[in-house]
Amino acid sequence: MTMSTDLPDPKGVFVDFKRELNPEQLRAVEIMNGPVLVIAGAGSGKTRTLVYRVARLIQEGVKPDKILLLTFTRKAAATMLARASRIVGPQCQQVTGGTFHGFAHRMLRRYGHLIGYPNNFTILDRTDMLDLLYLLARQLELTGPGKQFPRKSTLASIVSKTENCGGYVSKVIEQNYPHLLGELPGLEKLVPVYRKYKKVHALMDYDDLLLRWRDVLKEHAQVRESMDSWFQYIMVDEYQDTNATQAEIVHLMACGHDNVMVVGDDAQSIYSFRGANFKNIMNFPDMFSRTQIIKLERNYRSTQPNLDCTNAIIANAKEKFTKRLTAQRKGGNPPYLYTAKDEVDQAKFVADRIQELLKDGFKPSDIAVLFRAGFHSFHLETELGSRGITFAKRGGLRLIEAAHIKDLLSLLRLLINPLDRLSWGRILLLIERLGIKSVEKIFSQLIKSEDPLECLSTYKTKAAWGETVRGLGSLLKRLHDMPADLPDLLLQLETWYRPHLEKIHHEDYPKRLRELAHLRGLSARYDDAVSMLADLALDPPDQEEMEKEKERLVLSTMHSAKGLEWKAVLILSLAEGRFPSPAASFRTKEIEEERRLFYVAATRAKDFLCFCYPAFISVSGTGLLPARPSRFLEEIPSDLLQLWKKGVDFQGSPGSDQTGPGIFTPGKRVRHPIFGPGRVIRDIGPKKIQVLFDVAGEKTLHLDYAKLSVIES
DNA sequence: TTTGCTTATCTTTTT
DNA sequence: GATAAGCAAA
Repeated sequence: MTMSTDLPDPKGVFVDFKRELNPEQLRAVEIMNGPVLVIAGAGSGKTRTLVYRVARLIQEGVKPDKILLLTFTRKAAATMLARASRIVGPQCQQVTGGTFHGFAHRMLRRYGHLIGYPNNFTILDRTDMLDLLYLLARQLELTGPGKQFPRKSTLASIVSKTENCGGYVSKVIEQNYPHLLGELPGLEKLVPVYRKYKKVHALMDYDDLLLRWRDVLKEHAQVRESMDSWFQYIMVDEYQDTNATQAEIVHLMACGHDNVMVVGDDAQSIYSFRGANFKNIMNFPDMFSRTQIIKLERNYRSTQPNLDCTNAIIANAKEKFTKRLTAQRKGGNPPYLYTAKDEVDQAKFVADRIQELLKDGFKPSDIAVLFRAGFHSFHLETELGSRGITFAKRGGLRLIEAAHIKDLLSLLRLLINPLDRLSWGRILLLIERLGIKSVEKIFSQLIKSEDPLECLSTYKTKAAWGETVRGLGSLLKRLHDMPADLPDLLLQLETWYRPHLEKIHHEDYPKRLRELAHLRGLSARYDDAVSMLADLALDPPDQEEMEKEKERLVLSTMHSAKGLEWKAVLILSLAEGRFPSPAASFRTKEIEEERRLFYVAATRAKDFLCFCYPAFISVSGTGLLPARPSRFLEEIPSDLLQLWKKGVDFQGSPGSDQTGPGIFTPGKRVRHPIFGPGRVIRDIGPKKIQVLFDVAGEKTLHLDYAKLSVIES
């Protein structure tokens, strides 16, 4: 299977493309010129098609460095190129592959000077953006006593939407945040100030990377020309999750040859909150005339019953999608539905299933548990921990956003740019009895100085913190003048930071120290601090070591599960109030996206698929509340699901076989052998009641025939 | 000017 | 359950 590294010529390697691919995939792989749109359903061999396309191009003699492969994560590109290498040879590794943002960053380091950016600009990650916006809002006195100003994250969304939609704050507010119309004047002041601040201080947020790269391409014909002779073949994966700017970039980069292939699934568009527009994929043929459209509609991943169920989920979507999948695999069982008492019971159930699957010969890496939001897995994490099952968690909190990591990186940033207002704020506020006013004072001194670090090391003040501040100044000055290698540099910064860490996080500082050490280990891979900071912002490393993660059970948000597959998938907390996310509950557009998200999650499963629904969820403040099953679960016809049958312990459980008149009063939770759990709505006539079942809906039951039992709660 | 205490207000998803 | 704003006191 593995090719030796000294293959003379890729043309010499025999690959039977016809055998490896179905006719549609083969067509996509064989088209050598012009624009191609591949509409690929879930599990239709999309990745395989791209891998073979790369292999084919190289076999045809296209130079690997003339190929650009843009994917959603850097990992995805690396995996694809590794697979292509195994088919036609190691030269595939020279293909340029990565994310849009990463690629734009590289290009801007090279061409950014054309639009007035130095090549060592700093990337603002999400938290940096929030902090900066807040700082500027404060300086403009938009916030303060008695003033209601949008929360940080709302602020960031407004600014981001404004920049991505033509620059009109008023339009964004009217359309998306009508309740903030009162703040419009302030916001209209803030946006240009933010824009200017970034330019003056050489900062770029995530939107800027794409927008500014677009500007360079648009305004500088010579860059465009060097691009299209540089990359003769461009491929974009997950095209349904790109935004208008990305589409424009693709168009500009390919305008000399139109050899563009985009691949995506309109039913799996789940990133509109980030500005992605799934209409992009439909508009592709308008952007490139002569587009050839190929649909991949055979599903190789899932068994027929799983596919029937996922087809039913997406069939209810308001937008009509472009294709209908048919299964290539036979056999299998319908997905299971388990109704748990509450989230603790749900965690126990999932842990039981995992242990059972492992006993049946599944590897830990064959199994994944998916959920809507990071904190939904809380109970499960404790349960797995107590049973000694290790797992890798994807999504949710990021290492890079943790306070202690940000603190240390801020120190590093100050070495690169001693006038970084945000980093000074972060660091100086750590010092005892030094507050926001003093930071302003110090910073105004630094900005006037020729050598800010020197200035800080001789800073004059009567305050008690003077010595600490001067010490910091001379440490940074020394490190600045005598550059060490990165791990050593970080160690010295850490030595200064450590007392503050221990004081602020006295509860869990050992854990945080370990993470700092981990960061130091990571830093050995980089040549300089600038590229390390950029890389950490664009491609945040997982908390676990990569090697071990490959063999582990995965807990993941539904978003982070995109593009992956497992033999067994369990989906947690499919209850109203959890899924769809309550934040999305009122807008139909967002509900439709939640539905697509459910579709994405359910289509990750190859063989075993199980939905879990807790009858009670805990809500902040109020405590335990009864919850209805998710509306998306209710939409699935009941014959496409099977209820999970509890074993012996269910039949023997006390109280479950109580029957008789009078006990089925309205409001009681009951269980029916076929319809599962439900709630009695009303009594109608002698021995007849109406029950609203969680899954099957409303039914009228005759108590003489129906084998109902009361569920104890 | 800084800090500590109280209270209210949400809690998505991510390059 | 964290985070931020408001207020009083050191």
